[in-house]
Amino acid sequence: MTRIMRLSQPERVEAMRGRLLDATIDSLALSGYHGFSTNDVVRRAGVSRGALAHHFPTKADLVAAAADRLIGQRATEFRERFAAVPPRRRTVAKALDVLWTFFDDRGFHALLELAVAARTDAELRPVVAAGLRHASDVTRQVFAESFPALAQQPFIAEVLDGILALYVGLAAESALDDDAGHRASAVRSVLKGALSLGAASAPSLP
Amino acid sequence: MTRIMRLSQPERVEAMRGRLLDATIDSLALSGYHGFSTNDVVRRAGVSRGALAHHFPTKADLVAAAADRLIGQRATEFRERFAAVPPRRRTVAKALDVLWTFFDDRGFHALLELAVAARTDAELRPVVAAGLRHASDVTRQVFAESFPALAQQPFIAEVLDGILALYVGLAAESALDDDAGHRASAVRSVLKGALSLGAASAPSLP
DNA sequence: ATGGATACCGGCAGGCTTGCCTGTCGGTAT
DNA sequence: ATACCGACAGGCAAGCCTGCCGGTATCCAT
Repeated sequence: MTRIMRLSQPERVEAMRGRLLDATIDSLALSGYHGFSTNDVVRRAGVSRGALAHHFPTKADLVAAAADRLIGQRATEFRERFAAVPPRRRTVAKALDVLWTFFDDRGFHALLELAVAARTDAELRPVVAAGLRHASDVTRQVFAESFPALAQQPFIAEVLDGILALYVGLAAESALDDDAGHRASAVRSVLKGALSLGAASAPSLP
Repeated sequence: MTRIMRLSQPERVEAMRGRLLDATIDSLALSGYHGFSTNDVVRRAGVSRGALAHHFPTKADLVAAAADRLIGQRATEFRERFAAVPPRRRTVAKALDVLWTFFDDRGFHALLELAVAARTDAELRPVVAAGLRHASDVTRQVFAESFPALAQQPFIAEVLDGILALYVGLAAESALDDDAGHRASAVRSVLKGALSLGAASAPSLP
């Protein structure tokens, strides 16, 4: 009875959960948390309401799972993209550019919606808070591997957290207006110059 | 028929609009844009649905007006709080502390909700975008008045925009988690130290 | 003082959302 | 081979939200 059904049951389950979660992320990025509905998710995923209810009984379960998936995906993709940079070209400026690519895509927009919604959603808050901590940790680790000489500088953790927060703010602005996007570009450009200078002179400081 | 009614009609209108708009801002800050409803607004303001419909026919009108009011209020309050600092104490560190008070209150939370919602709401986007530009302009002006010597430094506009964006990111994080709040405090502390040093040495640079 | 406009009230209808419930199909274990 | 179990489909009901409408009170102008 297996014509084209070469997928085992656990494979089908994982595929279904993936479609549902991806549809959730797309819907979040496109429509925002407001304007987000489970109906839109099932429409986008091309499945029935029953399928969604089976895997994610409540809406909170769905968004929490989507946040988890998103955080996990981005952490691994973060390491991969940094590892893909040839060691020759691993400068601070290049690192900032690679980092910025994570604040300019659909995934970040979905995560921003979830983060803002989490402030007033007790069920979502711990998930996003853990994701934030994860982002901070992963960034520190990757930086330490890419720039071992600079990683011993004082306050490096605070500087990295600050860059992440700055990029969050700039990306949120850029999503609104082209003009805001231009200003954000100018800020990143100046930051790049300042940090490159700082990194070059820092090792000579006690 | 007028026991305590000493208010003229335009005054009553303004009072009603103010109650409605303040209730909107409170509701936004407390419940988020998701979970925000006109019913909650009229309940909170203690008026009827008809009154709301009379002054703000549609929900979009209401939130746009609330955003405008919020932006205007904060701009004047920003100037006031800076003017209230005795000239003796107008240091960069103090300025950063005063600035931060604007990212730690109910008004910012409401504005953040509106800003994120504006990304996917064509009617709200231009209002918030204009507010952002306004914030950038006002900050630059106040800074130029408070620190005329530093205002001639190169890239000062970009640095100020960057500080605003950084604070947006830090405030968004802090709203989620105490731990995130602690990290944000550490970042602000390091920034304060770095900028104080930079400001002290900057005038000697060409 | 009177007419007209304006502010305000409270209920109604339509649409959408979420969660649940039953029914059916296919896979899996014994 | 059979009996069970999980995956999935689709419809239903309750609740809420938004926008609109007729009705009433209050204020300003003539």
